Amino acid sequence: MDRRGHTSEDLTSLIREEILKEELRPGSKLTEQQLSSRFEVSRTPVREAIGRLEAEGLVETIPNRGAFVVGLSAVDTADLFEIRKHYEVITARNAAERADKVDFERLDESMEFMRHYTERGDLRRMKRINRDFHEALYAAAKSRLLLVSIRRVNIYLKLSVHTKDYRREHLTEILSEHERVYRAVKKRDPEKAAMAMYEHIANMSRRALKKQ
Amino acid sequence: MDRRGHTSEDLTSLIREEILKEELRPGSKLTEQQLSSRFEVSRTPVREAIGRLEAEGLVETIPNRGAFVVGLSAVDTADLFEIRKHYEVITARNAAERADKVDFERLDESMEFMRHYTERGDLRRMKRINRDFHEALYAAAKSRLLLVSIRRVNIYLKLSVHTKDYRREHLTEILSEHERVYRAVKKRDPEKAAMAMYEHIANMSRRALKKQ
DNA sequence: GTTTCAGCGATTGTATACAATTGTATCATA
DNA sequence: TATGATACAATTGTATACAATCGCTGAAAC
Repeated sequence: MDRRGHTSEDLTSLIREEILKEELRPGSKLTEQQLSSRFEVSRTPVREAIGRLEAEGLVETIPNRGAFVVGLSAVDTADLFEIRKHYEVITARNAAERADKVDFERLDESMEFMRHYTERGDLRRMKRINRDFHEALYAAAKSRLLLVSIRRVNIYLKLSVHTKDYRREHLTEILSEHERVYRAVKKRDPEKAAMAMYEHIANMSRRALKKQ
Repeated sequence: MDRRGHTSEDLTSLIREEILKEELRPGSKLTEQQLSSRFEVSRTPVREAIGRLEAEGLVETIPNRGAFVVGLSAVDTADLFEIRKHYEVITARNAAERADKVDFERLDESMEFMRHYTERGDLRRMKRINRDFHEALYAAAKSRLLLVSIRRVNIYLKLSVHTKDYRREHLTEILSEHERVYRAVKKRDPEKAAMAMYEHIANMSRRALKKQ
């Protein structure tokens, strides 16, 4: 294999993915030696990977006992949705205040693609563009710490809930909600942007929960 | 010295504190060997500490180059206040929904002390009781993930900004705000609790900024 | 039969040794 | 003198060795 100094980083991604896919079940123990022999590396990068995952909140370590895959209760998941909602709202508000030329270009582009894919009913690409749009907002908000937190929450949600939040019949609805956020940011109206985002996220939750 | 297995954890706190107090300036490089000799430990726990701080967003590492202090900008601090406000609001809402008998007893006790110290004008003890009250709310909210985040934010704020947020002339005001939150939680009125907390935090900011 | 505690195995935590990478300084050459 | 290549020093990344800790087992005492 061709590992050039990135072992630790790669390992983090690998283990994270296994946790997200529930191949490593919540509650199960992460033994350093097991992982190191499985991935054919020493314990050192394994420890670093586990450390990162712990900071991300995907695993929990008990001193001198080991690391355990963290499981989320229903309450935890509900909290996460709530937390993310507020993160997104703050982000939208800050984006409206702080977006610069580059951010606007990125947002413009995202919206262009989104309109296009909505028209074509391309669900898969819409999902990706949706992420791009929100990422563009995060960037525009220029809140470094918020970014770290929101990324973590998104990881948690990806881990805990398997939503079919995108349905074809909702595409135009979603588009128009995004448009509203977009226009508010563009007009540099922080409160309007915050409000629009609040409603968008609330609607997303409603749509996700509609029929499971 | 008496270091029993907690070296890495302690190191993280020590370095974090130095960064937040700007004893380690933003942009400066964190050399592993320097830190390890300064704290008289090996490079291993130093690396783990740096890894954690990187995950927190306080340092940034460039592969094969090293770790650099990022620190908190003015914008970061403003964001932290905003983030904390929302954390406290969510906490209050959840506390109103989820508090059990033990939580109520703890809240009752906090409020009792608070009334007492307000009457006596004991600033120092009020500050401590204030923390207790909020901690009791965190516990009542039963949001594990929120707790982790809010603790971190509080540490950041405590170490990075030096506010004189408590003045004697504000004590009764603060007390009555707390009473409102308390009563809403006690009545299990989540929205009222959230609202009361929102105003309380907003007022705290206003008071803190009043005359610096 | 139950309880307690000592010893052992397994695992984590830390230190050190080694490999790989990067940046710099030196020297040769155009 | 400027430029580029190469050797070297410094530093990070990884592996391994050693120490400390925890939980379990099993035997002895009651």
